[in-house]
Amino acid sequence: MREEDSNWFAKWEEELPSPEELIPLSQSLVTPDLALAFDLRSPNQPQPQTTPPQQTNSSAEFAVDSSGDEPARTLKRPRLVWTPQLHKRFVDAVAHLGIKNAVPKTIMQLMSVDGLTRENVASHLQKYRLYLKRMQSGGGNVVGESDHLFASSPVPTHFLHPTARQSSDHFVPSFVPIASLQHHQLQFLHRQLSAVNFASQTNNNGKAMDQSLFLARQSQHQQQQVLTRQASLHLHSQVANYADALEQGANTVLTLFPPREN
DNA sequence: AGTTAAATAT
DNA sequence: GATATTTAAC
Repeated sequence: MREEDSNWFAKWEEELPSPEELIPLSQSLVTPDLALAFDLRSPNQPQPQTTPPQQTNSSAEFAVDSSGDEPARTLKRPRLVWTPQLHKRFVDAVAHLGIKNAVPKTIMQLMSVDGLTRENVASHLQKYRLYLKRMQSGGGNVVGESDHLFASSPVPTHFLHPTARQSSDHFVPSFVPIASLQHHQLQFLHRQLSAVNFASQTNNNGKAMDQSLFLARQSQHQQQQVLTRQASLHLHSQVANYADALEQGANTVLTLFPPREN
């Protein structure tokens, strides 16, 4: 491989962890109550030290499904609370998709937050758009007290520029040599990998780490290949489910590219 | 599925 | 009463 290729990757790999920063980015929306109720984690496993997105659910109700399948669907989900952390993730996702082609489903996938629904994102997106609108007109200092959440994470400049190019910078087009991705794009992938590392540490402390590192190395060998948009989503998706796979003892290997559909 | 508007909950 | 989030309607 060429020098510059190994360069960006080296940087990428070095900048990795920083657990403090990762903690708030990962983890699920499954409330402690629910996790406990459905035995989603080891009984003696203490509560995760992370700050899970808060949810208001004083009266945890359960729609008892006798068939016992997918509680997630029959359960009355607690009212979602958009914490600054969650919102930041949201903004990041939108930024990387490009404001114009950022739609609920895609945003949701990119955020890869367990328990987060498309409706949740759609709703938030609607509100966020209103905020942006109100922001382009109102100079920028007429912020209502209700905008605290939105103000918590800076609005990427290009969000306010419907006229200028935006897709080129933040939209990962089809067939982009992975080695030619922009810094922020690599950074994003990097974060995803970091999230995996973190998840591995908290869940299956140990052999999990090896696999996530494997992904990193593997991608190094695949620099020459191209990263399709679909592949990108696939990667995010895999990363999202990685921790779960580990818990189920699956000897899963993450792949950078989705399996061929024949 | 995405948007918008009405309904609820906090 | 206002606002944040959900639900219904298109």
